Amino acid sequence: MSWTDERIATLQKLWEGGSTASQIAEKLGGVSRNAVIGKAHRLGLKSRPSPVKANDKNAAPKKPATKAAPKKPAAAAQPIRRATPPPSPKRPPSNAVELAARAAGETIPMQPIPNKSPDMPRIVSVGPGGFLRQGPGDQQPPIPPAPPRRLVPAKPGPEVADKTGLLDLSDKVCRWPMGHPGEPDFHFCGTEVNPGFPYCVEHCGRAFQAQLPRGSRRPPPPLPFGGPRVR
DNA sequence: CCCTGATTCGC
DNA sequence: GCGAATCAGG
Repeated sequence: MSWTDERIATLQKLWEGGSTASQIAEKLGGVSRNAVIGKAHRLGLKSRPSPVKANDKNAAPKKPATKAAPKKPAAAAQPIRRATPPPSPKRPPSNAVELAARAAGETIPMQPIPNKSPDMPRIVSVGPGGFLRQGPGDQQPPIPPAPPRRLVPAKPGPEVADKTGLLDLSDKVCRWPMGHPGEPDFHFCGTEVNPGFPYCVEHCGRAFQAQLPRGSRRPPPPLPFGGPRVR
């Protein structure tokens, strides 16, 4: 069997999908497990959680002198014909951290998406509740990879113990956010609601504006992205 | 023993 | 480029 484009594509998909080399070889048929691994290496898509390479914390092997010297009967007396000395970090960067986290079932708390270019000032306005409004140039943020993770409800910290949290919201309390989502003391107003509105009287004043009669309306504000936050 | 991926090296 | 042989860890 030869490596047609189709078979290579299948190999890549299965390999990156987490299938073992044996499974891939069986699915492809006509090739051995070693063939799959060898091809995967040649394609450059190696580096997956390997039982061999798993630990790196041990820098003191028991037998440092005679270590990785694969004995080949025909090449026993042959000198090593290595073009480059041993220190060859040809292993590409791996997603070992993420894989390890996934394998351990670790729960990683959600974090607000950081600004990817902090050195370059960007025009950003902040809406009520603290979310960042997007500018025209921000329409295509790199989609954060969402690895499958087990999500566990976060424990509210003591600083929000007596405040109105997300689960405390109802039709009767003001849903006006206080602080920024993701901050430890983020909560909601919680005051008795202005009947018919989702906010209390005070925050209704911030959320809604009276409709002015025609002709006396103000010209629309020229602020491009919503303007500064008003609190 | 089984499994895994990594690596080497003759072909 | 291919893959069997081999290594090394789980």
